[in-house]
Amino acid sequence: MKNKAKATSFDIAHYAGVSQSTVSRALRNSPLVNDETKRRVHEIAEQLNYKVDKNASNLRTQQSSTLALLLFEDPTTDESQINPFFLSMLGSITRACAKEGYDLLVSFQSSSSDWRADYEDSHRADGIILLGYGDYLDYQARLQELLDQDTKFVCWGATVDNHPDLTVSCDNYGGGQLAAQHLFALNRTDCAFIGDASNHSPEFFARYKGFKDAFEAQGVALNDRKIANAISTEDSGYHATKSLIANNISFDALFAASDLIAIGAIRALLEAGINVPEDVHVVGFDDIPAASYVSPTLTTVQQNTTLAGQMLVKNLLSLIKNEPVESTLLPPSLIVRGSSD
Amino acid sequence: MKNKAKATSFDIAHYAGVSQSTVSRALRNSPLVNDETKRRVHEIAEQLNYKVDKNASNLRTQQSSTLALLLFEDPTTDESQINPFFLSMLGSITRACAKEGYDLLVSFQSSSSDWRADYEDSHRADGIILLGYGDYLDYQARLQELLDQDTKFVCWGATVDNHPDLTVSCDNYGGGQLAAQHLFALNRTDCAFIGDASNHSPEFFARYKGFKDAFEAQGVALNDRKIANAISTEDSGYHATKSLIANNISFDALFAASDLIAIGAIRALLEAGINVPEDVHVVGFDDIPAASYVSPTLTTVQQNTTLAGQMLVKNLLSLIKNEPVESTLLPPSLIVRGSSD
DNA sequence: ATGATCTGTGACACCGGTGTCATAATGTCA
DNA sequence: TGACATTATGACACCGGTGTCACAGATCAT
Repeated sequence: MKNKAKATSFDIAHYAGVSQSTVSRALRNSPLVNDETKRRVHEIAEQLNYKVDKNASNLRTQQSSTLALLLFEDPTTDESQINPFFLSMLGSITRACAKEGYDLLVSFQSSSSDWRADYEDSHRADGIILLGYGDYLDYQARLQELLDQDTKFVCWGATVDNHPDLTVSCDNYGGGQLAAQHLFALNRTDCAFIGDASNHSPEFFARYKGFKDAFEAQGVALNDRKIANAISTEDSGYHATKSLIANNISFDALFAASDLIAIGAIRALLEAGINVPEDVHVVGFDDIPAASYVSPTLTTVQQNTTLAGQMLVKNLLSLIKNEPVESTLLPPSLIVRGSSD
Repeated sequence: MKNKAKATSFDIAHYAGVSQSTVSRALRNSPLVNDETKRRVHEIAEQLNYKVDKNASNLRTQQSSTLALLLFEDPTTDESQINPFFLSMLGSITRACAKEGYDLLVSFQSSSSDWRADYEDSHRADGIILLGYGDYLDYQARLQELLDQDTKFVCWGATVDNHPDLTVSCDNYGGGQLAAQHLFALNRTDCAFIGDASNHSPEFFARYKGFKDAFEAQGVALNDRKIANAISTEDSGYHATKSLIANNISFDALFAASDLIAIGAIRALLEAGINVPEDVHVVGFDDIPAASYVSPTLTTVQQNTTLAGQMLVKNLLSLIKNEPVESTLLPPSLIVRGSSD
């Protein structure tokens, strides 16, 4: 096997004394080929360390056994700091792809300028998974463009207008309710919310809405003044909370739209001499690994990333095969830890 | 643009009234083509939303503008918990690839059974980046196999026997020294080490060695009994530290081979009523995001993941182009935080 | 005017597989 | 034994680009 040049199916054909067509069929276990011939071909392929040339194969079959993952980040986010939640998703998506026999192309769309969704057009991937919080410059417009071009794609979280079936997401509204019910049961009803209560970021808004509605269902109204905006970074959560404190806004519980925000919030609270959980209960969202490392450990609404990754891949593959796809809403679960105990 | 079928270069040729050859050349800005012709071809390509078919192009040119990233994980690691340090590396590698105009295929090699390095053989990728701590079943043997097959690859951390030029790594030894010098300066000389002081995991061993040697250079000998083995997880660090405590082994400083281990160690210490940093100073390694979230915040030896990713990609590309490649050792830096302050 | 060089283009083979069709060899049944 | 189905295989076009070669027409030097 010292040969520099990679072996082709013609080489195998030569050694096996059959035609190249037969080799191709044999390697794909076509029932048309005699078992003995198959065995011989496989054996020689093994010896030559032969691997099917994916480019040739893909070119002919017009499909690539590859999915592309586009990860959007908040433009303000630091280069090296990627939201751990999405990294966790990336892990589960990778695994789900592998399980289905697909490869995964990963691409970070750090700024709207280098948005690149031509993986399908160029036949590099059979479909695209879009991952990211919130909305981006021309987000909906771009998704619409993908729809127009008949590109196969699924989104995490964000719903495409009139095409909810292209979305897999966590039940953010229900998650907000879980957080509220938990705090209500502990008699913490004077709540602050850090995140984004406008409809700017659909996920964050849904979390807030569920939270608010669940409290109202118990006859408790949330005070709008106790809301501070933040994007999903520790730093942003820290500053948002600090500004609440600076404005002398009091509360005995705090619901953060993400764990990173919650962690930043806790830092701000502790710095201000406010104890967690004694003075303020804190609940986050996501359950990133760090949630169980920080102290106090963080109570949070967990998203099942493993399942999410599987569903994204599964739905995308269905879409590619033109099978009917159903909208998927994953149930979150509350993980109670030190910050509310 | 309602056409279902994707446009090909023949379509453009037809509309532009030139041959397909000329289209191909024009689109790649060949100097052989008249400027006016180029303009017309580009314009039509734009209108038809034409994208070069990568499979055809790759097949012909025998290269893929794609790199593959194989991420190894400790087999014991939980599915969803990927070492944040490697995720950070993944981020920087992705960016470095994008900058060089390469795509990135990501694959997790969770168990040795599905080791898959045929991305180059099958022409899916031009080269491979191997990422992971420690050694794996048949690790060296497998790398040797890649070498034999003349596969282009670079490794993070682990050195391939007789081929250090294929490695990019952090100066783990120097990092260990930094940690030791820091603790020595604070007069903390009764140190424990949590990690792996055997040569099982080369990186961890180098960190330990540098740490030990730096202390010995100051005339301080480390006590071998104050070493506990751990793999790079929070849990493992927690248990290793707990066992030291259970054996009544005392120390006034602790150096952990990774941040996850350090975070687990701090948890064990605090649980045992040992204060950090008052009773025990703790220093980690990596500087994962969580290092600045935990409390006390973690002093650690930082690895520059951005640079690391760039170097891995750069060296691999050089290798692919058969250019000479130099071994790369990246300087770590000490980040002093609350756990040793 | 004549050969030499340059410019822009088209024809065509080729990359390494896959799918279709034709066909030889063998078996089946009336 | 002839008509027909079945099995196993080869020949060949094809996927959509890229690279090589040939060549027409314009430009230039002698």
